[in-house]
Amino acid sequence: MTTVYTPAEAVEETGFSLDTLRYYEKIGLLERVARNAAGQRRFTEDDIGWLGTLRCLRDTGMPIATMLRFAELVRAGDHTIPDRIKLLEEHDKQVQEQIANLAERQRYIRTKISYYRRVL
Amino acid sequence: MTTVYTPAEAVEETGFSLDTLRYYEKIGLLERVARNAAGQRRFTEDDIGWLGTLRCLRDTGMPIATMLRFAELVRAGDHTIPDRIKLLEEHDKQVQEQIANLAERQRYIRTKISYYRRVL
DNA sequence: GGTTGACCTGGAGTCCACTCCAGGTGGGAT
DNA sequence: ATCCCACCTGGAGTGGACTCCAGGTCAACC
Repeated sequence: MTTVYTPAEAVEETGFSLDTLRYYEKIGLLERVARNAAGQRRFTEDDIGWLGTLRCLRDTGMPIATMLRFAELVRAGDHTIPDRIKLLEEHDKQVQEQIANLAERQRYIRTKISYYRRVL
Repeated sequence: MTTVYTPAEAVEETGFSLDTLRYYEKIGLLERVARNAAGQRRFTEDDIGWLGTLRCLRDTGMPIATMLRFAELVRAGDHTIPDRIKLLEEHDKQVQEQIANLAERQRYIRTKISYYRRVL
C-alpha cells in the first residue's frame, strides 16, 4: 500500500510547519506536491523522505540557496551523483568545523562557570 | 601601561565589524565606550575582554536578547553571580544539545555520502 | 594648506527564512 | 442541512542581526 500524507500528517512527520512546507514547494525545494480533487496536498512517502533530508541539511546550517542547488542536482538525474557527493562532503566538512568550534567555545563557557563558582 | 585600542584595532582584535561594535554599544551590549577629544572611540583592555565573551556567546548561538540579560547581570554587580552561573549553565546545556544534534545529523549525511558512493 | 582616510551620528536598508493574513472552497461529523 | 475545520492561493509582514548611507569632523602626512 502506498501511504499518502495529508498536510497535517506531513507536518507531524517532518516537523516543518505547514507554511514552511508550502514555502519550500513555492521556491522549488520540494517538487510540486500532488493534489487531491479538491486541490489539497497529498504528500507521498518520497516527499516525506526528501523532507527528512532537507531537515537534516537545514538543521546543520545549510543555507536554502545551497539546499536548492542540491535539489536541482537530485532532479537532474543520476549523472549528478558525483556533484552531490562533492556538495555533501563540503557540507560535512563544515559541520565538522561547527562541532569543533562549539566544543572549543564550550570550554570557555565552562571555564567561566568555574571561575564564577570559585569567587562565590 | 594601559593598552588602548582604536576602532580599527578593536575590529582586528575581536573579529566584529566596526558597525557591529557600534551596534552593540547602541543596544547596550557594550557599555558606552570611552572617547578621545575628537569623539572617536578608544576601547580599553576590559572592553576587548568583554567582547571576547560576547563573541563566544554569540558563536554558540545565544540570542542577543539573552546576551543583553547577561550584560545587565554583569553590570548589576557581584550579587548576580549565582544568576550568571544559572544563565551560563543553561546555555552550556543548549550548546551540548547543539553538538549532539550536529553529530547525529552528521551521521545521516555520511550515510548518504556512502550510499551515493555505492551507487556510482 | 590641501587631501586622504579613519571616524562620527542617526537613521534607513538588507538578508534570510519564514509566518501571517484575507478571502475563499470542500469535506466530514452531528 | 449545517457547521466547523483543514485546506487553498497570492501576497504582505515579521524578527533577528546586522550593514549601509549621507553628511560631517579631525588629524596626519605630503
